[in-house]
Amino acid sequence: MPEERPYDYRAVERAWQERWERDGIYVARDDDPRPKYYVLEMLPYPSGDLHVGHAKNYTLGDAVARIHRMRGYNVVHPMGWDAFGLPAENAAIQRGIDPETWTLENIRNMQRQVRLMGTSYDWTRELATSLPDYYRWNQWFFVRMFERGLAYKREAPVNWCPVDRTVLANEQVENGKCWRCGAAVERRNLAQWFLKITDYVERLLRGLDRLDGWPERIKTMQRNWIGKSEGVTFSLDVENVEAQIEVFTTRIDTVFGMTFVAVAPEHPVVAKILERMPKSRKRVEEFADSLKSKSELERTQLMEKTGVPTGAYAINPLSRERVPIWVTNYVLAEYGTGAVMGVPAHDERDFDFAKKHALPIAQVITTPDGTLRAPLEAAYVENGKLIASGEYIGMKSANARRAIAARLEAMGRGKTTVSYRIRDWLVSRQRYWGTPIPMVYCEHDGIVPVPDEQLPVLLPKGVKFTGQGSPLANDPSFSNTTCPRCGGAAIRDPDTMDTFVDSSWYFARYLDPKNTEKPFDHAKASRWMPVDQYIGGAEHAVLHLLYARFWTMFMVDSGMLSGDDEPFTRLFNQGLLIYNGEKMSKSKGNVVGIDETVDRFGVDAMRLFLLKAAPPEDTLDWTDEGIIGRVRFVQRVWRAAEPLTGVARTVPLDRLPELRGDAQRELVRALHVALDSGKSETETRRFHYNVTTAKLDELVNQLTAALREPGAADDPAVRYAVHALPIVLAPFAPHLADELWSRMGYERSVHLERWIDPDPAALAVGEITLVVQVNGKVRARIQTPPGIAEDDAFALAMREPTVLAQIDGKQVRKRIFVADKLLNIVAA
RNA sequence: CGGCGAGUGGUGAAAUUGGCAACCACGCCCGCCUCAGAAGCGGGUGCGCGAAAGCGUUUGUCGGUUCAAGUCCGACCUCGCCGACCA
Repeated sequence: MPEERPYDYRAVERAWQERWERDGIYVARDDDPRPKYYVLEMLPYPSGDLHVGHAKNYTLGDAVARIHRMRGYNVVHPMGWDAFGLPAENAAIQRGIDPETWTLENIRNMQRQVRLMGTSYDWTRELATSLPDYYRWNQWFFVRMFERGLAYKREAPVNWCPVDRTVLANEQVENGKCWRCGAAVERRNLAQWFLKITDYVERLLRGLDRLDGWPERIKTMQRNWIGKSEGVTFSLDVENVEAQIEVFTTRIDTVFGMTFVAVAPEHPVVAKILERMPKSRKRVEEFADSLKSKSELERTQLMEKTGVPTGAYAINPLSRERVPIWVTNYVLAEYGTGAVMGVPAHDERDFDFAKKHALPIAQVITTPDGTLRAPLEAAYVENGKLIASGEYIGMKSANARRAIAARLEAMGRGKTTVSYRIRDWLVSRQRYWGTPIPMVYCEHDGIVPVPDEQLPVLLPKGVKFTGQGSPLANDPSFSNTTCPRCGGAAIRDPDTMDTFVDSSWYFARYLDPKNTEKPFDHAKASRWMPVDQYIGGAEHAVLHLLYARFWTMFMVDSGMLSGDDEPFTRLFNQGLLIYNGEKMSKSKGNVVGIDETVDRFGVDAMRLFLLKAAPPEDTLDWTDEGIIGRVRFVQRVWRAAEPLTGVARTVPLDRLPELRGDAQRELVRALHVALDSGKSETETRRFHYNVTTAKLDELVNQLTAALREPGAADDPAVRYAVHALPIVLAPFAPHLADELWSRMGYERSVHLERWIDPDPAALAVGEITLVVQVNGKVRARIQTPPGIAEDDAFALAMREPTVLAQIDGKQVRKRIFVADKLLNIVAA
């Protein structure tokens, strides 16, 4: 028995991390002729400490990066920090810590922890978005967008979060609540900066059709968010009032069923009506005021549909009927035209509203068979056949839509239009810890961008955080400046940019992170872009992933970048990591830290567990028991392979070894099965390394069994398997792999070796198990060499007692033979 | 309310095109080794009947297609995620 030398993961793992860093083996070169592969995990916010939930994400990305490197790609795998944001500023308000200090300390700690996980990042490309080196280019981009009319300032009703004390983009309001703190969002009219993402809607939609490597779910969410709908906009005259109301509808075929018109309280026509209808003024204004005091959440989610009549009537241009105009709470001023035709019979909302206010319900669509007739129990919203619709009676909905649209157009009253739900991206934030908006306001010249040579506009240091008002607006040394155009007194924009600006182009900055002349060099970025594999959670489906697509289109349009205007060719959504039934997070207090986990079990064991426990897209339950199995695996590999490291190299890897018997064949086969699994899980982009690690278990089980045989150390198959073991382990247990490899006498890291291509000869099996079924049920298994003929198989099957017992007294009606798999005998 | 996804042993899970359900691991049981075992090695483990051979049965429920269904089709149930007054 050889002396027990347990594997000291603590010492080994640390030593290899230091050596990889010293040798720079993960540094990607721009001039490397091999095909490029850009793999990226969404950049983290430096919140303080990493936990094993982060490790799940980075371990997968790292395995993908490592296996691609070994399969002959020039891999770039960078890491950085999404360093601006509210938590830093809240720490400043609550604990008096400077946001920059807080952030940089967190980054330092997390850098250490990311290295501790043995990840193969190219640290020469590291960036932090809160550094002036980075955010000056946010400002530069902003000015470029301003020049092209894509950044503009306007007063508009915006979402205001009273807790975070800032405005929010529409994308950052979830169910009427702030995406970050959950507070009910309020409506305010404020002058704010917007980026004109709506100019790109059609491209953002069309681009999705090409993104075959994206989950369908994410694409659907983006399509729904963009919310394209095609319909008709037409105008109605208002009786006795010098005004028209424009309404947008996707169901112009139901226009004869209009029994009222509903408008938002903010709609301009309301004021005009009230001039002529003074009796309604009190009622309408009280109603509007009652809505104003409500948050957006209450107004849209919790309140039932209600409204008041304005006293005015609109004329249906087709039926010439007069219908009352109501001010309601359920029509949104910001969508469509802020007014809708009320068709209770064929729209659920209108139906509810009509029921509540006793408005007539006029059915104009029936089922294709014509059986559906009033009174309706509920709105009939399907397409169907028109009734009670003048000359259009009997038409199908789709045809009627075309005919009525054409008629309205001929009357000069309407046209087909396309409406989108997406709004321009509101980027101003009334907070300190972000990129200052590089604009100044001059009495003489108005809004003036800061010239490029004066960028960056630096965040002032030593600012006081009171939690009241914008820190930049309160700081005269920041606010007061001179106009770049006339030299007169001017004030700076007091706001900072949404931090989603930072993450909208960082993937391009990684490709030229030290550039001081421009955001990045055209050739360098174009060489590596787009990202081949992007990895991250699904929570950014309509935030970061939409903004980054928009930004990339802008970069391509402005000539900064060549090639695809989609930044991420493939997107992989990692599943959550759950602990004690909840998502692991600091705020929930259910965090399993990286430091303690690595210390207790070792990095390789942790990585192997995170990969093995479930497919990467699945939710993973963290348990301490599961990882014990991987600790055992690491030790088992060590005990099996380490004693043979001195002799393993005597059997080369560039061809199969001589195989003396079935046991040898099975061992070599297990190795090639594992190689094959790693290859195919990577090529199919399933990344189900949980399967590949199971094959590694089988390989090591085979090896352990082989080593029990006398003379195993001299067996070429055993030596070959041990020699190849570090290669197949490398992407998953990189430290263990390199330690074994170096003990075999190699100077160069195993991570610079080529993955061995699985050999069909090694994968072939000596004997197959032919399943014999009678009437679809397994009755026997026959061991036979592959390629057995049907008749021979049948003859063998008819010698099996268990088969004969089933056929006894019956006639064989049919035989189904699947070569090398199965013989099904149908008997009756 | 709508969209999408998922339901397989005690647990995490596996299963090219429909072709042996449950690889691998955790847990549990038995044995070996041991002063000792939260170490290591070996064996067993879906459920039911049986000493065994074997027989029956099993992928949320019900039905269908097929020689053959976890996989395809239809209806339903449950859970999860996401979106929800968008005209």
